[in-house]
Amino acid sequence: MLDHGQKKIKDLQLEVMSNCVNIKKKNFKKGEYILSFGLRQKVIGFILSGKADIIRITIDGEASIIQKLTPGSIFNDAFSCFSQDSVFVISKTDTEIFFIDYPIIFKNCPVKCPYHYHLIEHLLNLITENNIKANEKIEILTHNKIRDRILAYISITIGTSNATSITLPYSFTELAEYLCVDRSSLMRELKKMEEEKIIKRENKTLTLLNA
Amino acid sequence: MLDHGQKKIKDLQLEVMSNCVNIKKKNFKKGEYILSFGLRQKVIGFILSGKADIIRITIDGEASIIQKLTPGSIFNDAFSCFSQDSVFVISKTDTEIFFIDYPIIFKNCPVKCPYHYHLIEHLLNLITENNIKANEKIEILTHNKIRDRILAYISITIGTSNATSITLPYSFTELAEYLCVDRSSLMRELKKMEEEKIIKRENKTLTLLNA
DNA sequence: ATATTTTTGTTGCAATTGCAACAAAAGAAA
DNA sequence: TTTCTTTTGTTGCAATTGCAACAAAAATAT
Repeated sequence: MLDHGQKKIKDLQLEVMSNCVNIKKKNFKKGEYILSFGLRQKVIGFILSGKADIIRITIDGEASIIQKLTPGSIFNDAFSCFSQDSVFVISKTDTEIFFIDYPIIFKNCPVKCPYHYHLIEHLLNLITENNIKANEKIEILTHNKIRDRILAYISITIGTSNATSITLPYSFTELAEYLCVDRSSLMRELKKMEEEKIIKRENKTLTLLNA
Repeated sequence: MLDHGQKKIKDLQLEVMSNCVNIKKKNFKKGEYILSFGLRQKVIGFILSGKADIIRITIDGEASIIQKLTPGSIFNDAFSCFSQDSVFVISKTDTEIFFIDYPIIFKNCPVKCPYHYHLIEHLLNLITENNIKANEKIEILTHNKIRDRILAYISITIGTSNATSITLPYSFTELAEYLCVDRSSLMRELKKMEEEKIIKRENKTLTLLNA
């Protein structure tokens, strides 16, 4: 996996670039409303520190987390497709965010700063990473049986490594949400799969048997 | 929707740029194998003319189309997440494709050609477009009921316009594939929805009633 | 015009899942 | 420790869906 953590952000010298790219830094307090989508604003948000969630609120008032944002994450209107629902960004902790004017990035850099191309490369990497995550989720959701979704989830998490087990970074409740299935049905299926000796379960570790 | 058709491709003057970016043009005949994913090759493919499909072949030998590529489309390893399956690009017609070396794009342009930034901007637009499409699909697949998937599909297709009906660009068989549901179940649900006066169906046109 | 392929339409039945409801266990807060 | 909250575990039942199998209609090819 690519790493775009806090260190690289400093490398970008975003602040230094503010004379060639339109960058604004804003601070938000916990629970504050950051942005709403759907207007196709030509702005990219860039989390410098803190945590935020992209959440969707359906017409019947239910909220679901689309993506969790941590330092290094970016967000933009690529999520605005959630047509009839509303998509917002809400800070979960105190948060520092850069807003970068999208179209200006590609203008020839007037001061020929060495960071300009780095910024672009970095943005492209982040977007590509988002893309990969989106395709992973699609891969999981194209399966309509819970068992298949679990297996897809495991093998995606394992990835190219030759491990045979994964450890959930969150609760089964949250796994159910990610897989878009009912939690109790997920537990039932996990139990079945263990009985059929397809997987082994210890705490939050799932091991693929006879793989 | 953004438009990145044949005209813009010429604007890019990709051929002119081959002295600053590593571009190779290749021709493929109908049915030919173009590329396989999973190697995280740092290459972007760019369809100049013709049609191709990104297809996935599951371990049990079934093939499914991930994305249809037309002139202006790009493809890269963002699809390589399909971990245990194989992903290929196959030409459906005679096809001209540019392969652009990914990392080199971001190096400072040695000849300061005016097209370099245009290329980057264009690529970013295309990737963003892919991203939007992916999120649309996720939005549909997060619903587990066929009815909800149909309604999500309709409202996404309608988008921001204030139309109340859509016309399918393909068969119901293909719609079922896109929605990841059984075709006969889709037909059954459409019939139900018509009986309950939620939609109206005429040929391939679906109209949302009392919306 | 005729033959062939693809799409549409329909249905019974079995399998899978979501839902509701509850209790136990684990973790966090007071 | 004690209390409160979240997570895990379980089950019956109803609803939804996939599957299989078939016939009619439409589209395409010969």
